[in-house]
Amino acid sequence: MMKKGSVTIKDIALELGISVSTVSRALADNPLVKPATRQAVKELAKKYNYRPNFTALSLRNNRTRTIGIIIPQLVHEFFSMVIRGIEDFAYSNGYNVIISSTHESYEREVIDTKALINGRVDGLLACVSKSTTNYDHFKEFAERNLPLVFFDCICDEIDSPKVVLDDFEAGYQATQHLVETGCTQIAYVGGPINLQINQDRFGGYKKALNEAGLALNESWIKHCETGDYDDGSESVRDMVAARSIDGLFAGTDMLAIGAIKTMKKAGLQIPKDVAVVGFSNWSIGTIYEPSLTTMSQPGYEMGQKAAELLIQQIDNPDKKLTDTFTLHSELIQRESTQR
Amino acid sequence: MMKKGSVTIKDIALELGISVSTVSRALADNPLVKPATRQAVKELAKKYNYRPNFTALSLRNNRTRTIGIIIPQLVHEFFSMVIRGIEDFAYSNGYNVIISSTHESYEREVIDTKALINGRVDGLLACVSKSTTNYDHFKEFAERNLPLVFFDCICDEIDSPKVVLDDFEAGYQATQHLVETGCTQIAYVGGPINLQINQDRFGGYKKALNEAGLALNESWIKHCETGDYDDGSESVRDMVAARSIDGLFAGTDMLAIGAIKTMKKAGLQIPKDVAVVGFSNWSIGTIYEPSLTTMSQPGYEMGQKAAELLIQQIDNPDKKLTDTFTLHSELIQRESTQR
DNA sequence: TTGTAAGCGTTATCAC
DNA sequence: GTGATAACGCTTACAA
Repeated sequence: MMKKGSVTIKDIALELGISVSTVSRALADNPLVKPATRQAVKELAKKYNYRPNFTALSLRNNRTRTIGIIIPQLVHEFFSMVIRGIEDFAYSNGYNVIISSTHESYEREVIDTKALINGRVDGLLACVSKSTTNYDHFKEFAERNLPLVFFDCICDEIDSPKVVLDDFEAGYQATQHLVETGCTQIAYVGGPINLQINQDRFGGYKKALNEAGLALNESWIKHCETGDYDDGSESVRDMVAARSIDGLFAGTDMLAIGAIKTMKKAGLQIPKDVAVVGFSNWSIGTIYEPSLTTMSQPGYEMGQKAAELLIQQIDNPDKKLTDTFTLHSELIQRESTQR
Repeated sequence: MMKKGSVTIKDIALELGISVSTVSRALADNPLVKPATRQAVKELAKKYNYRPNFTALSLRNNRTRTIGIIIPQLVHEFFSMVIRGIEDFAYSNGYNVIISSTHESYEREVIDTKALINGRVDGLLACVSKSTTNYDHFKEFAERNLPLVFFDCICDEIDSPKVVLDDFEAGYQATQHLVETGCTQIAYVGGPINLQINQDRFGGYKKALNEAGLALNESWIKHCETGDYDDGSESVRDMVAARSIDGLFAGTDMLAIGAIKTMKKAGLQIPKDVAVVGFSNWSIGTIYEPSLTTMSQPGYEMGQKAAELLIQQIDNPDKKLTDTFTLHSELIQRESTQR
């Protein structure tokens, strides 16, 4: 009885001896349809577990009610919160979500973006990867008048809404906290400096040092390639050997923990000898010993806001948005700066 | 010139004064098309950055070349490796991937599964959530002859291929390692016991104790709700207070680390007083002090295999597969059992 | 109250 | 070589 694939309105129409349009109308609760007909249709639809074909609907309506997410990593507490924020907002507005993880690869980002350019999604939320320097794929997206919103790692060359964290302010706060803790020789270890977010965190660091009248020492500044644990433990080797620093602002929690490990191994005590502030508030920071002072990153809010801006644009294509929304970070004090 | 949305073959046909069929053929490199025509079409297509409409193609071909993934969590090193394995296999076979993260919620799993039942994907890879006990949504999927493959947390009630880890063997190995280390009072702390994987790990534990002639002590056995850090630190409180155990097999690395934290706080030394084996080989296990002995989980291979089985079924719907593929875990020795 | 037909973008099957 | 035309599943004027 039931076809191999799934049931269509045609099947229902056929079985009931009526036309597909009537079936369609009945299912849409169109009041024109005779109650008896409607009921018959609905019963059969239920019996066969009818579900409207997604692809046909998309083609018909010229919209997929799906938004795409281009994101560099999945196993990442911040990004994961962003995704949850996006999903929650999207679902409650009737949108689905396709996630493409680029694994920080430019090539993958290009492939994934182009795969979404052909009517698969109604709009795109993107966080550019560490290795991206050419933005043509995003430009092509935007040129088709497909709504596009950047979050966190943005692309300045494109005129679309952006949601960012005030990384400058956060870097400033983190460093100032070290100053207040009594540090005078404060090092900086951060992620790839080609990324705006890292330039900003570093900028905040410099401003705080400057304001405190502390000198900037080039040998205490490391821009790492990845922001990972290994980079962190490597980055501070020289400073540790020289016993030269008493404070460290790390651009990620993993850098911070890598650095702490190296320092502990060298016999330094944290926070007594060196106070450390990380960035992102990863859960490992509460587990590690000492627990890690860090800057919060409101990922959920960022995701929600980005989704909101995107869906606004999808629903209202003429009113072009180009604003940048800025979220703020907060200091979370734990043992690594508790003197 | 260019339409607001994106360019279609109709636009190209119109501009060139030829028919859509010719354009379609030219783009498909059909040898019947006159070279000059083909070139003209291709040039215009390139100029306008033509991309075939995904939705139209899907409807036409009755296939989306997309596979869905239902997975309980994203921020999870094992699942993340599974996803990478799936993605790599899928991409290299011309498939795209839609990921739905259920956040271990049954409701979300039902919604997400049903959202993929309507022709959106050609098949589904699923790992059932901790809270799922009713499998009707998956059954509905299977009843439509949509290919379905389970991985890791499987559903036995459905007759479809499955890819699993030999959790029993792994639990056995982990416990046996503790025995070999010299432990005689070995506790078990694991995740939700309604999940088959946890029953198996626990089963392996019991077998190893049994073989070693060690007694099973009920007060040393804890089935936690989540498998998280907090559960871990809570679970061992009594045993620690009683100073009763000298070995611990934890069903997840986070449980292990939570437990270690509690024990360290109570003045116990790891591994001297209590040796600990975790499960899953999360990266935190290399960073934590002491570094954690654990069981590997070949997530990438699992993802690849699951994707392979699924795509095999999609490409060959008649040959129904129902086998279960079993992967194996390996012991990774680190400090937490080094005596 | 219901049916017919057009159309969303594409390709395959016929004609010519 | 190329052009109509039908079809994928659905909705919606328009007709009846």
